[in-house]
Amino acid sequence: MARGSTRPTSRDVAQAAGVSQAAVSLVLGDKWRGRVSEATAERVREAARDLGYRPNLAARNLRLGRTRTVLLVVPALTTEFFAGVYTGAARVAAEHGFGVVLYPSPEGIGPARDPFASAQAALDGVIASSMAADALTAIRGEALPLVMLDSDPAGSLGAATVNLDIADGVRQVVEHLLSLGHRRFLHLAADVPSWTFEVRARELAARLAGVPGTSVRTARAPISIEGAVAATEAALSVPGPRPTALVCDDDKLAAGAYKAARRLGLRIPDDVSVTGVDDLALATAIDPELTTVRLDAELFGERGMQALLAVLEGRSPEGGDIPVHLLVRGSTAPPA
Amino acid sequence: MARGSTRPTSRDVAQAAGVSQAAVSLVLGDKWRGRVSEATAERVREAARDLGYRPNLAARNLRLGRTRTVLLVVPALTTEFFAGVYTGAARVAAEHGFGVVLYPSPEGIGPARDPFASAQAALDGVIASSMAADALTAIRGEALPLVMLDSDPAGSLGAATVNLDIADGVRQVVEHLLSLGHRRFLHLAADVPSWTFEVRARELAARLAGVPGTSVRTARAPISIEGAVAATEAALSVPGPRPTALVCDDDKLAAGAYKAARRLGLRIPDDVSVTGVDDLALATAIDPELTTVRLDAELFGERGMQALLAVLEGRSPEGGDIPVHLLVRGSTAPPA
DNA sequence: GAGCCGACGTTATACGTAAAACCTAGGGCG
DNA sequence: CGCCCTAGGTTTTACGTATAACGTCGGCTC
Repeated sequence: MARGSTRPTSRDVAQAAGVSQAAVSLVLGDKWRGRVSEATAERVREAARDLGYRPNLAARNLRLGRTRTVLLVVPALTTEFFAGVYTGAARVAAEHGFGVVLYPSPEGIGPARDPFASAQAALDGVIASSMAADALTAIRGEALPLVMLDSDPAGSLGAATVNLDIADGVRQVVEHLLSLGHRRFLHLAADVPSWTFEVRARELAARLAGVPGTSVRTARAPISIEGAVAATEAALSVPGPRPTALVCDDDKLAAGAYKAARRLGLRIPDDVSVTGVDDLALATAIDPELTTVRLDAELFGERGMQALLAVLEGRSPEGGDIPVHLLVRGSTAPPA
Repeated sequence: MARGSTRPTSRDVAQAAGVSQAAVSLVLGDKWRGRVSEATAERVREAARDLGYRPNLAARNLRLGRTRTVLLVVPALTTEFFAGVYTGAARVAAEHGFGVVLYPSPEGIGPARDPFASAQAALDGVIASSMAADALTAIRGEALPLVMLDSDPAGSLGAATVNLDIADGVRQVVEHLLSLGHRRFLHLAADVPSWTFEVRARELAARLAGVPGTSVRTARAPISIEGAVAATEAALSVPGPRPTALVCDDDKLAAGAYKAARRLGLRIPDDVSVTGVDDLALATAIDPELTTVRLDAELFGERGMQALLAVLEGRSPEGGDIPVHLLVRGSTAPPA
């Protein structure tokens, strides 16, 4: 307790243990083998414990020129998907002595929309979802080591990318629905500018292009239940033969589609089949349970963090998309 | 570009502008009125812009002894409720030049379960949900300015608290159900050690204690759909007169109750009425839409941050619980 | 017995910033 | 004319840490 109520510093510990500040740093930094005697080391550790010493991170970060902290930039946290990504990333980070700070892309937070103004912390690197579009330009401006999640590998100039194999997910959905006998599709597309949604639209069109007698229309909605209800209701009300299969970019959109179908007096899956993507809790809460593409959010986060660690260590991150798989539930059946 | 590829420092800017480092600090810190001429100031700003200078936050934090960063500790981010809390807190923080770092309480992240190991950043204060129980002891050990969310005002030794008026929410639920004619209640309680859930149980019992002919049973479940299904199915299967009203601590639990009811062949609201708390997106996704107590998550976050700012400035935070209100939807009706 | 080496430390320095203390003209004022 | 004041800076210092560079002393080798 050098003076009053301020936090104890390594110098205070040194004084209490009767050694120099350098010795404290060596002992507590676990670099003392052959430099400090075991007895002295123990005295230092005891003094640190007694004083409740915690190193000043700002000072350490300044000294080392690195923070062992990375920023995870995600879109607004309105589903548990990115919670899973965080969990996976944080787990891998913790194993390597890193911390992860979360930045949910702003929805009217401050004028600057600048992740780095919010997370004042000094950072070693960034993992960013391509869905957090607003934040991306600020991120590039920082010139920090960067890993993009679900981003166009060709378009992400230099930045490493980790992607879900969503194209394969679409393939599984299409094959499932085709094998049930569906031919007229409605694509309920997320109205969000992200590569992953572009892939879904492109892949769906490509898969159906080869199959005679099929057709696909597109409706767009923001990722929210209300938005999906309106878009779906409109799309299902146009004249002509009604689509029998509704392929949604996301479980939330699918939930909206359920409500729209109910309003129109259509039954699921008898009158129309519905599929989603994500496998949120929502997917099994609604009735019938939703056939959806399960994404392993935690693995996604783990791989993202591993890629960033690789970049930080000058290694090149391992490639390979993350597999996804279709869960067939009650919302899909042969058309009437 | 003093040497190579490292980030430019204020000294680099000074050299480029032909002034001293101190002048740069004054100009960029907006403290130059009457100390530096407008022309020089402009030269400095231009040099900073050209070099892409961003101050080193570790150094600034060390120098100032404060970080203008606070930690928001929440339970695992599996609903959008805490996303709203974050948004509100971050908005108020941004208005005061603060940043908010999110720490979702761990679910197997690292051995230490220490929020401060994860958020390596140096912190000025903490806002913590009482639901993030695992993290609380570590937080108290840090002796940082602390605001607790939904925590017992009497039991939070010294720490400021900001609470939702959940007791009033329970009152509204009970009055609504009583007025519909319900007398036999089942309380589906969240199996989470938090003051807010204790209040719900206590208030429910207290409100019914005064009404003759009423009874209430309790079932406990973790906050997840599957857990709620099992608990509800068991509770509704015991012999004797079946409860007609199911009061759930949370919308997710209510969603589980829906599924349990369906499995037992019970219709909502004809055979059993159900209420929740939160008003998640889930509440309007399920059919019928859920009667629930709406919590204003963003306001909750705003008030939490305001309270923390008050503590940091030595003011005493303003009291008063945050009002909540019941949204009556299709899941409640008179008993058969 | 000179030289060297290992064990056990200490002293000194740098990281980049903010700001206190200090310097220097030139002009106004008595 | 001597003095102070103000504008417009500069020099210096401190924040707390990690670590490179430097001592010192006893014992061992040759």
